[in-house]
Amino acid sequence: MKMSDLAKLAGVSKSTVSRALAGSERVTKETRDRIQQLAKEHNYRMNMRARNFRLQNILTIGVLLPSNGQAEWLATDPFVLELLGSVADALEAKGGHELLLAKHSNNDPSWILEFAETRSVDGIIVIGQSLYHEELNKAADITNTMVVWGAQLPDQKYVTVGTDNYQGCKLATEHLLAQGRKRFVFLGDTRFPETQLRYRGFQAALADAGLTVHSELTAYSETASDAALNYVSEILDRQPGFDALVASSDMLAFSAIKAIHNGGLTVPGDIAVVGYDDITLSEYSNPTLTSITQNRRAGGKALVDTLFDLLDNKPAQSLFIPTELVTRESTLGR
Amino acid sequence: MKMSDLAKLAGVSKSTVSRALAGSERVTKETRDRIQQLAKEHNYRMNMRARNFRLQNILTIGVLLPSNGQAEWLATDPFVLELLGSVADALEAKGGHELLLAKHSNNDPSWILEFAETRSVDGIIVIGQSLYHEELNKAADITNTMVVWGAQLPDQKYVTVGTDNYQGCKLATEHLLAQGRKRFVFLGDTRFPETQLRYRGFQAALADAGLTVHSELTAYSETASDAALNYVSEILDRQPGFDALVASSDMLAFSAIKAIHNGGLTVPGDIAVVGYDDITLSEYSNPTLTSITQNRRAGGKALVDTLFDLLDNKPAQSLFIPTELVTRESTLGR
DNA sequence: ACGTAAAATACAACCGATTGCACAGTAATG
DNA sequence: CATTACTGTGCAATCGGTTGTATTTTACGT
Repeated sequence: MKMSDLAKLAGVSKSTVSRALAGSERVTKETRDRIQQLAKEHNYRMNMRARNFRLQNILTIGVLLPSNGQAEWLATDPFVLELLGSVADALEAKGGHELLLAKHSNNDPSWILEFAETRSVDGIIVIGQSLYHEELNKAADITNTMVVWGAQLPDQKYVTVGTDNYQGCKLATEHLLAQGRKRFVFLGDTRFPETQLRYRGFQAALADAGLTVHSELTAYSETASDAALNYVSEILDRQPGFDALVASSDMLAFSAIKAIHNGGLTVPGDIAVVGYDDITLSEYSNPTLTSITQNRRAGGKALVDTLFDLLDNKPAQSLFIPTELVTRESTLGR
Repeated sequence: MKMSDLAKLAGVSKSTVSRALAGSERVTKETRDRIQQLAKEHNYRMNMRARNFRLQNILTIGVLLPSNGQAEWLATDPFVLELLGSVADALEAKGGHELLLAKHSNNDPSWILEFAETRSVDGIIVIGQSLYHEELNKAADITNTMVVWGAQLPDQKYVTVGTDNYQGCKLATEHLLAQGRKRFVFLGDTRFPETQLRYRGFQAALADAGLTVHSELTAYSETASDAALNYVSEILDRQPGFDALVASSDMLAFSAIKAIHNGGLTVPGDIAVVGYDDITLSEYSNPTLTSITQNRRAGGKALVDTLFDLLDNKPAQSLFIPTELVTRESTLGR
């Protein structure tokens, strides 16, 4: 059932039908009502793809989920997924745009460029800068309507939204210092820009307090994994005596806590732990996890708002989402 | 830069360009190569929307994330989100189709119908049956290319993929029985079809053992929440003495464990706990959580495979993804 | 050199809507 | 009653591709 069929039924031309359905004043109220009525009766639904094609509007936002530097990944990072949910919410609230979700399971970053080149979307939101700074810069040359969740880097050509990783982790570390902790370990993969900044904030807090890094661990992933668990177990054996662990994500923090328990130590009795992200579960885990909140609702909204500014040709700058330290059991007194 | 521009540049008609780019034999190899070369030089990218419009192909799958019966929800259920990631993976592996993600923050189920009516997608995957059985049946009248993750219901007109909730929860309960537990509590909202079946499996296992339900708790949500926590605290006060808790999801199980700890009891010493879903975190939480695996990778693949069967007009039946009991600390001996 | 078959390319309709402009019908005006 | 102004519809072009058919070009045999 297309517009011309409806026109035949109504005994008018399809231009009249088009105008009638659009509620144009150029067609008599009677004809208009009659046609609208007829459309309802025959359950006519306009072909929106034809309409959008004619009107040259896309009305679609591409959301990209880069892999976390892992080959053949399955999206499991709760923070990323919750942020995705929040972006979907914000987009829905904005209205009128659909969300095209794209992810890639292999580790070849060129798909970001390819996506930017070949897909017809009004704009792109990349959830997670990951290791793809270079590719993102190239993509920014092709499209200027792209917003990335991640860290602000000196030479970036794209717009980012994210928390102030440096200050956030500094805050988390200072919280542990205020508890009287002295021997610090950092857990995270500093190849990731966000983690790199968190590490710097960690170092800065220690430097301010006249302390140095006791040890650092690199888990080649930012999510929970046996690798992370093993790293922590190893450092417990090799270099015991640390009393504070700063993890670059909650999932890593959970892995660390498990390793610590496996080693027969307690959290926070022997070792206090802070995470980053404040995923939903951190409030319900045991021990509950002190963490730096990355407000997902605000984050999703900011990503979408910033993208829409770009779509409207308004100037848009990279920005920080406010962070907050949420204190829970894992860092309370011994 | 459109095809007719390229045709002008090449000094041929656009039909020739079209055929040349498609690699048709009807155009000389020389002309073909020349045009392809020219296209590359001028960085010509075909307008895929125009092409797909002409060819009448959609190449898009709609993925719906219904709210969990909660008003103004933010997608935070790790299992749902991980399943979404897995669907995205499976769809990408299949190739050729894009993923249109839709969710709705208010609790009005009619958007499912509206989506089915107005969006041009080849097929629909609904992640989570939730309370929308009626709406889904109506949607199934409109489109027969729809697959839903959830429970199999007697009068359903749509195809489902999911675990055998009855058997799964029966298995979990039997595991606790084998540990010698006697006084059982079930935690979950039995209005949800999946939870209802899990509850029945729970009851059946107890009946087989000659026991009855000690108490049941309804948290009006299937994810972690203060409500769930309070329910468990309440039952600990009002009706102490139970030694086993079966939760209809891992997130509820985590809430329960927190409440139990708050009440000064231990898991599994005083109360053993099993969950359902086996989300990633269950392996890294403390205590690690015994759970029924709902294999997300298999689930996403089955959803996509089943949908593609429907798209190919092959018969497709509702099916079960195999479950497995993963035993961890939370149910080991006292 | 010419006719003809085969090969290469061009023309034009089409997908399903929108919209500028032409045209017909009616009412108002002189 | 004829002319003008205005109102309501219809025609046809358009968005950017694809493809059946017509047309031109080439190659070849006589």
